[in-house]
Parts: sequence; structure tokens; C-alpha cells
Amino acid sequence: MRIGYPCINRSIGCTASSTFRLASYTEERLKETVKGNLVCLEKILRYNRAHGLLFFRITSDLVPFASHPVCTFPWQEHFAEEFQGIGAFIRQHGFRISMHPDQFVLLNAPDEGVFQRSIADLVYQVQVLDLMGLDTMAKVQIHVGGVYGDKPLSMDRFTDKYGQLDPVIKNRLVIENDERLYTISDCLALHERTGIPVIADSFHHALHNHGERFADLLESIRVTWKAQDGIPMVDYSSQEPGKRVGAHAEQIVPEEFRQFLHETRPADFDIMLEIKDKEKSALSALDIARGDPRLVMGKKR
DNA sequence: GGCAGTCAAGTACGC
DNA sequence: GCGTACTTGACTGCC
Repeated sequence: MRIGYPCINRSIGCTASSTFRLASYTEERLKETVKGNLVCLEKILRYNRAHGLLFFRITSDLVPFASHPVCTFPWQEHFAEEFQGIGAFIRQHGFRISMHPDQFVLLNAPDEGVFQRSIADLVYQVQVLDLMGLDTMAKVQIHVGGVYGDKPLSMDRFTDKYGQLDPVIKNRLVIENDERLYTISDCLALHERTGIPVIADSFHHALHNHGERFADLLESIRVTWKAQDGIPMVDYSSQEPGKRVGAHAEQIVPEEFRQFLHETRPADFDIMLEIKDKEKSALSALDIARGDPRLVMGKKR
């Protein structure tokens, strides 16, 4: 078990998610933005290593417009050395890495254009991980997609479209339950038909389920991850009091997290804390998990 | 320097 | 059919 947080660190004064408007796109602007993002990504990873946070989600904004037709610059070659350097650091310290394209990546979209743009984005995300030389335990997580008025048909379409993907993408892709449309059980059913690993989001599960206890699903989830996929990843969050149902909490609720660790024993998985104050709550979580036999704190130096 | 409005992309839903 | 919410940090233009 490793503990981590997504994309942004609020303590170190830089961001790896710097971007710009499409209207201001120039090759120069892209180069300087990516350069800055990579420098910051390395700083974040160094912070994480120093604090024992060994799970991290790399932002999709690392290379802005990477999958947009406007971007013809060969950033892969231009920044090859920087990617390799960061990748070496990740491997050296035993980090687990994920990426998460946002809502526009929809494999089961009936619209061919949407599907093609989704592929382009997945190619980009996979390239980032490949350029870093990371093995297939580094994952790209997506949701199943839309329902389009017919859920069984849309699940069939997911199965078909997934089958058409390049193995390079398939080797990294995992599906996650969402809070409105597709549950963990739906994802497990899709695993049966495609072999795709299932990443469980405990908070989404609490909002949308078929009455199953989260902990009871962990064994079924575990077996969807093969040796080359690593142990399962799990997204964890809790409800922000007084906000819309489904709003992610501003900070971790220690007692809830302690309970979560207790209930899920002895299942082993890496936990991503989708909590708004980012590394702050991740550090609290690490503190709470201290002493849990599942926890990996990183190689001592 | 600070603030409010806006931003590549899609879907679901209410009217 | 059309507009809006969803979700969210960062950018951009305006004061």
C-alpha cells in the first residue's frame, strides 16, 4: 500500500499544470510551458519522496494541447531527456504513477469523432508514461463513458471499442466507477468481457451502488489486476459537509479514513486521496496508516 | 495587483 | 432543440 494525491502540490509554490488559451498557442509558448511543467513535476516528486508519499497522479495538462491538431511540435523528442530523468527518479524510488484524462475521453461515444479524439488523448497520456520508461503498472484511468439512453448497448459499444485499441494503450488502461452511471459491478462485468482492470472509487461507490459493501468487492477487484498491472489502485474521498452530494471534501476526516483502513483489511492496494487540500491530507492519511502492515514508506536513504 | 469571467474537448437533463 | 450544470484550476482581460 502506497498513499498519494493527484496532480497538484500546494506547498511548494509551483505547478506542473500550467497551460494557456488555444488562441495564444505558439510553439514558443508550448515549449516554455512544458519546460516549466516538467521542472515543477520533478520538484513535486522530490517533495513526495522526502515525505513518503509514493503514489502520484500526473496532470493531463503536463503538455497542453498535446492531443489537439494545433500541436504539431515534436515535444516527445524535444523533451526526451527530461522525461527520462523524471522516469529514472520514479523507478529509483519505487513510485506508483497514474494519469486520468478528463471527461472528454469517451471510448463508448457513438460519435466517431469523439471516439477518435479520445484515442488521440489516450495516445498522449500513454506516451508520457512510455517516455519515462515506466512499466505497465503505471496506469491511465478512465470512466466507462456515457449511457446514451441505452446502458446495455453502451456497454456493448465499450467492449467493441476497447477491443479495437492498440495493445500499447490496452496495457495501461483501467476503468473506474463513477457516481451516476456505471457502478463497480458494471465495471467488473466489463472486465469479464474485456480483461480490463477495475479501479474502484470508494466515494463514488458510496453514492452509486447495488447495496454491496465496498470492502466486500475488493477481492473481485483484485483479480482484475494481473501481475504486470501491479496491485489495485483505489481512489478515496469523502463528502464535503454542506455542499452538493458528491462534492469532494476540503480536508480528510481522520476518523473516516481510519475506519476505511480498518474495514478494508487485509486487502492491499494503493490509495489516491482525492481531497482538495492535496498533499496536506495525504500526509495526514500517511500518519493514520503508520503501523498498518500493508504500508510502504519508500526506500530509506 | 486584484478580480471576475472564461476556457478544446461531452453528456445529461430540464424546459 | 436549446441552454445549463457538472467541475476546476489556471489564464486573460479589465479595472
